[in-house]
Amino acid sequence: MGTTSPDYDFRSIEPRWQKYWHDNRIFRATAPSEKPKYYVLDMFPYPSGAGLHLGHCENYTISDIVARYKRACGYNVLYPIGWDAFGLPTENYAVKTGKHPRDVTRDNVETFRRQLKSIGVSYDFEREINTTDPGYFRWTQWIWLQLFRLGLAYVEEKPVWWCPALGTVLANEEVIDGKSEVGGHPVERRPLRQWVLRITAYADRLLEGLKDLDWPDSTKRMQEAWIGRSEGSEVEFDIQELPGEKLKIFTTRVDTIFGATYMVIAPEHPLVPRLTTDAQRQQVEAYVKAAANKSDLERTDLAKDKTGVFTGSHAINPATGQPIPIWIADYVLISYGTGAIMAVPGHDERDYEFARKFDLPILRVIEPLDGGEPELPFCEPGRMINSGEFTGLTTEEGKARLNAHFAAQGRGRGTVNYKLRDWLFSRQRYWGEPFPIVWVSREDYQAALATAGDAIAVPEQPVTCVIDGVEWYALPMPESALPLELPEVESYQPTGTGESPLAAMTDWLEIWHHPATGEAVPASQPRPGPEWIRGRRETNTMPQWAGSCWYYLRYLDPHNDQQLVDPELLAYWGTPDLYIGGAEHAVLHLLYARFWHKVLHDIGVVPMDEPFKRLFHQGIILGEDGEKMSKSRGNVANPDEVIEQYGTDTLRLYLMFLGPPEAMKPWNPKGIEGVFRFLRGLWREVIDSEGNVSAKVVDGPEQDPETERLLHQTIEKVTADIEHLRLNTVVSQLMILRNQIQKAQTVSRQTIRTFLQLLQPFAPHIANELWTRLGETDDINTAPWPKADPDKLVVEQVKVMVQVNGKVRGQLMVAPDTPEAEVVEMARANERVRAHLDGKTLRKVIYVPGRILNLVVG
RNA sequence: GCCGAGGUGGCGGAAUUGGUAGACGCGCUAGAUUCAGGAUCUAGUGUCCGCAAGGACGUAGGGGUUCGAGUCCCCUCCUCGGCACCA
Repeated sequence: MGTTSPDYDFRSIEPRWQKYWHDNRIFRATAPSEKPKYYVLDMFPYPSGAGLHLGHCENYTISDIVARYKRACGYNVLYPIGWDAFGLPTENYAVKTGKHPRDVTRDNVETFRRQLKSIGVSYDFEREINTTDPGYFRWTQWIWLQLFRLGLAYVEEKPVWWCPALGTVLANEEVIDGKSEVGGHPVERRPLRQWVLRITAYADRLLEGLKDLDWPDSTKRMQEAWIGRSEGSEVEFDIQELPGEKLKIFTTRVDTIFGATYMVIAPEHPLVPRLTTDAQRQQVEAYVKAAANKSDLERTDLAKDKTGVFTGSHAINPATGQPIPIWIADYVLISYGTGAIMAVPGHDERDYEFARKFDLPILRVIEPLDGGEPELPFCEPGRMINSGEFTGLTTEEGKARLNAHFAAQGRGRGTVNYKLRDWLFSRQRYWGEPFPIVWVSREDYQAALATAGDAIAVPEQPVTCVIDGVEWYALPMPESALPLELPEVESYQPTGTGESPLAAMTDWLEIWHHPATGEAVPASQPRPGPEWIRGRRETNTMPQWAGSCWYYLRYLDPHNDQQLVDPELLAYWGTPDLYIGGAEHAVLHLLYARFWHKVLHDIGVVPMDEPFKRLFHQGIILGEDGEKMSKSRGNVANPDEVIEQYGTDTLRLYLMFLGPPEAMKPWNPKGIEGVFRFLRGLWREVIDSEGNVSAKVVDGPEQDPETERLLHQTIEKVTADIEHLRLNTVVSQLMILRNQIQKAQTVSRQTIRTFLQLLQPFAPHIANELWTRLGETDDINTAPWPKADPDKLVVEQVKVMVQVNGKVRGQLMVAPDTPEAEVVEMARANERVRAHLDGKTLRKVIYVPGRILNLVVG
């Protein structure tokens, strides 16, 4: 397989080994196997038209190093790749060019696959998956049917983020500072019928599950904050003007209730119309209307200035019995808690600000535990004052006592709230998974359940919606009818009405539906039989997150058309042992996937309850100027060009050498020379100018003790560093070893062999090539990983630094087990040291064996 | 504003439990080789004083603990990431 070229001709070496690996299926993962398994996974790439960038290269080099290393360590390694190919950019491109998104996707995938192969990653390409493949999204739809059956999917007409430029609705998470995350277009609120997934039902478990994960702390903290668990109390306030009606609020500081001097409800609160008195109606209506038109930006980020309007009504503070005014203000959010609060301006900054602005009374009902009258608002926990029978209790005691007190009255209880919202799970787009449901009338729904029998499973509470005054029922398709494929359409242009292009496909949309088989014929045709019912398909499609929520399971069994994954394969491979991808997915993808995984766990599909045990985020590669790479800045480095000039082994090695894998690091095009010289220098140590194995390489054991010791130190360091993903220092260590080899007169074949094994995960092409040229006959990719021999690591002499009063004054070479007294004598005999001891008394001696001797004098 | 991570030569970055700060690489300087350029090789390269030996200073800034601090503690400044009226 090797060549006879005298030069380090990476342009011929690299493609040749890539072809060899492919033709001989070297990296195919097979199961079952006697070997222990190791599953390393990259985050699902979106095959964009732009192709691979350096960030991809860094990500995949890290995982490839781990995969190759683990293989050499004797593991059966599963290292797959696939395509998260539904989504907006492809559809937008299709809209622009008139090409079918399917064709755009296919072209992009081809580009990506070719580029991936050109960086030499050892994926098992036979397990490639694609979310847009009906054989794949059939199971995405299957999972959705389970969510539906479990009552975890529902439909709601609610104000959502509508982006006019993208012609679609966005999830909360896709809106950043009032602009779309993709493209930065302005967004507005608009009510639309939406599918929503009840992720909040899993809030507690998603929070709990974080504890045992080997994830970056920052990511765990972000998820924790996103879930935002908050313990507090719900309390119902009577309304003076509306006897019998209650206003329910949520507070985390029920101990401050004696200081509640007014109430605030969100502009969208359902009680607004009834609370509003005639005198206030004009003002209130104007305010509510204005709030509805405000963008998120205006309402939160920029306008910290409090606004609000008095409704004219009053609540009765249940603690004091006093009437307090009810205001409307948009600093209270309808989507959190109950959409209403009791305002305690003395002990809450926001309420304080509002009270000052509108001249509402401010009371002091909490004092610090150590007394005093701090400036208001005082928001720390403390001791209750001016609080009737509760005066004197601490915040903690007060909360418990008041919860019990209000519970006894039937007007309150302790409760928990989450910032986490249910997951908006629909897009008004073409290029996504269709929902496998049919909208039918109430009567047909009942009839269909009878007809279909066990073929379909529905939630206890039917999912319904009202379109143009007509009520519709969501009837699931039978699992046997999956996948529900996308119809061919003329145009992918968004309708702009909030409906997807699918809404224009009348024959696909309006159908006669058979509930038990899932068959359909266009409604324009005659009804095929009595059990067929009139239905309308769902025009929304699923968001891009859907396909990436469970793909790590499909790699275990990518071609199975009977089930999502064979349980035996699942038992063997399990979930990924290491998951590598960018920190930008810290909350969204990683939270959604955990949610789906827990649902799959609950219905017995997967035995483990978390998908990603160990997570690693690679850092971003910045441009030369230290700024984020972007076309507009003109600081983008193109991997193809680097590979053309230096080869992919050099690129891979340099990406690792740049700095810690998790750190943000600037790309420096000059530095790559050093890494290239390293590889070429290695080549020249092994191959002479005739193209033969260099005469410097000799048979037999290593003769040079210094080289031998360094070799074993290197084995030790490289192994430990790969395990901990400290890949930058691995490269340094290999350079140190090569420098030593270069200095030596001769080097043993065995030393070179081991060196190549250590290098192989990082620079596999040159390692394979030199290995072969050396005449090695076994496979470097699976040859057992070298082990450091502890006997070879021992040194006869160690360097001990001698300090006087903490300052280095000399050094000694001593045997490691030299007694302290002897070392001290040697130090005193040292001329330089003596100069600093003369005329002074030795007060203390600190000796760290083999490291340092500190003589304290005075 | 809140939470978190970080600040080490001209540059990217190394530094077990506190124990030679600056490994490795880039760049730079000098020399060798070369018609030249490039490439390669050798030596040097934290700052300051000094011919040198040697010494002083030095890990954002200030204070502290310690025989000894890049590393531990307190304060300040700066950079980056996340959250941002969640009651």
